[in-house]
Amino acid sequence: MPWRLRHRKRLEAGNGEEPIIDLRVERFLEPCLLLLLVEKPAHGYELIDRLNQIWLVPEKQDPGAVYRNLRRLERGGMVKSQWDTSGRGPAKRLYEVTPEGEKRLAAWASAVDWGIKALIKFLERYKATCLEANEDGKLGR
Amino acid sequence: MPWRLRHRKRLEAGNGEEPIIDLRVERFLEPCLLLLLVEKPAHGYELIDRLNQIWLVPEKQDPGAVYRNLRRLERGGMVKSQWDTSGRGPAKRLYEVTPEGEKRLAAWASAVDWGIKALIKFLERYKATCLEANEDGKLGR
DNA sequence: AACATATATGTGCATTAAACATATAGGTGA
DNA sequence: TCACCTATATGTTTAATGCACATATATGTT
Repeated sequence: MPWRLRHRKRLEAGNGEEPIIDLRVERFLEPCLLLLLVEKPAHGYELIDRLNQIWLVPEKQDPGAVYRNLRRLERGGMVKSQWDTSGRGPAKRLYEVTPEGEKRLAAWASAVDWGIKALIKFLERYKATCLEANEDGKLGR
Repeated sequence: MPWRLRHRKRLEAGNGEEPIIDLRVERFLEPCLLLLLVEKPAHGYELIDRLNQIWLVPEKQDPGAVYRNLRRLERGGMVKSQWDTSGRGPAKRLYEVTPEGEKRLAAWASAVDWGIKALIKFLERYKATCLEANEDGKLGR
């Protein structure tokens, strides 16, 4: 499936194969983490698992990116954390969203709303130009 | 309007103001140029103007990005150009899309199609969690 | 006691895209 | 000739990211 919300790989192909086109929304990991944390406070490792619920196509998550984002969000006051030594295994940072973070997620949501409209506009314009003759706009996978 | 399909500015705010959140689709300039060129062959300077038809919010375009993208697309065989010395003013490179380029645009279109679905999924999930009580999901601008 | 494994949190490095500034050059009109 | 518009580029810097690697603790196994 030629689709991801992030991931940089192979935009400028090179191998024999077709270059894969992925629509990458930059920084999209941030709102995803905020949304997951609003739904339920959690620690990084758990979020890495739950992220696959949000991407359409589950794939291996990058722990580095997740932790980096969580720390940055905390620096910005969007989430706060406390060490959780209960349970088994090493201590974990339990994150929860602050009121600031909820506002930021709301801002993301409205940005996504706009984005959907713009992408639809692009797509309609594409269909109008390139799929006129065809039997009403089917796009490959 | 807190919205753009590209542009990096001020993600990590800093001033007194709210950090602006823009949903940035990476490389989106590429499919926009392809679409505009499919609609009508043109040269760079003209495309810079016509780009504002595609973004929801017109704004100053970056000539550097446009020309670089056109050259890259040409290197990749997606468009081809010829010098046009007719008309007045300095010579211009007139670009048109190749069959390869049309395929690439089609691939972009289906990526955009997927992207819309994924963004909608995100938004629905957000609404479900954060706008339950409210009078049915209004999002600020 | 040694070792493997699962959980959990990070750092460092190379690549890439984008924003912004600057350069080059011909054409037009005062 | 000088200013200005058109037109096409290049250079510089920063931010985001993918990937590989480093660290630490608890648990289970031999």
